[in-house]
Amino acid sequence: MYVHTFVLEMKLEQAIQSTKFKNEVQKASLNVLYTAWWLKNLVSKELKEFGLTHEQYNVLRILKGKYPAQMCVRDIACRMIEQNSNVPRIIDRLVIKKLVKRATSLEDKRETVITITQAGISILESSTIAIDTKYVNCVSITETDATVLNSLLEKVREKE
Amino acid sequence: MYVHTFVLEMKLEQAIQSTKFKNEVQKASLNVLYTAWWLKNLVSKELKEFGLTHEQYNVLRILKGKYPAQMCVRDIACRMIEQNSNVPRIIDRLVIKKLVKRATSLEDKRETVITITQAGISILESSTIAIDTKYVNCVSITETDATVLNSLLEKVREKE
DNA sequence: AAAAAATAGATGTATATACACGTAATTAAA
DNA sequence: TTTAATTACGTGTATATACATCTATTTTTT
Repeated sequence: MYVHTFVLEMKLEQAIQSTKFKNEVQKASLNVLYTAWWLKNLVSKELKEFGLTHEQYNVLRILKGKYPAQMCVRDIACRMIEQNSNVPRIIDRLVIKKLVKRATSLEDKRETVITITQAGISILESSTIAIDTKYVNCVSITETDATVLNSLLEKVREKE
Repeated sequence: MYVHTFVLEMKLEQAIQSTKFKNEVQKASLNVLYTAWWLKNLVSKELKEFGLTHEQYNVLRILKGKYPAQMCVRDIACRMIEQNSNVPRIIDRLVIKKLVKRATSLEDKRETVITITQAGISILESSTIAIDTKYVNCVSITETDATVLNSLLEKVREKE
């Protein structure tokens, strides 16, 4: 048991070649950052096959969640994981690839309304299958452990 | 107890305005990405006072770890949390601010050796104090919980 | 020793982040 | 109702990421 824990705990230390952590909280913080990078990388490599970036995929996923309704830029932005994402620019690229359509809102001409196209839906579906498969193969954590992980991550941000 | 858990679990859902997760693993994945963004943001806001970015701070921290020894670019790169960081370019900015010095290695002329300056050490120390204070005030997780969090994050990446 | 392979790192490009600012449209206030 | 404030979002800039390519050097092979 001790050996097992030791092996697991070496992983972050191997990854970033560091053994000196002030405490478990500091280590956890680096661990969250590293795991996020690891996950993003895993997904991005799959998405590359589809010519998509992680952020473009997120925008498509958000649009699909409301489909067939349109969404304005602000609504998409506040659902992004990285809350400072520059959504207009991500949409620029999706428009070029004809995965979404952009139009001025009729009710409020300040708003730009975005619609996912059939091509967008189709690429989203096939890339999602690829990502899900990759997750099953590479992300090794049980549902039970994931539930605990979720509540611990919420604890980290508790004073938000 | 149920209510408490419910309140905590709402947090990610509030943050990214999403309630539909396939399972706890998918939710945990988004939670890791969001928490990483949250942590990075917390630190970056403190570093801004010192004119540093998160990545520039990381390079300084890595250099300080070996000080007074020099480090080559490759050694710094493999210790970065985001393993695709373009270290030469981060160093460019630190050189301009005179926080590090760059020189060609005498033993191997392909290598560039980097040294942290006194100004670099000094800014690193004061910014570290600011970050530590911010952590104490904003990151609310116990050492015990952090230990569990660390082992769960290692589990996520187990098949690495 | 000469040629080939490998390595270190600088540099170019596309995309993204973080944030400031500008402009047009809408809402609120005077 | 005219002005002021707000809002939505496009755009500019600096920095970073992700990755490919180039050059100079060193190592390995033959």
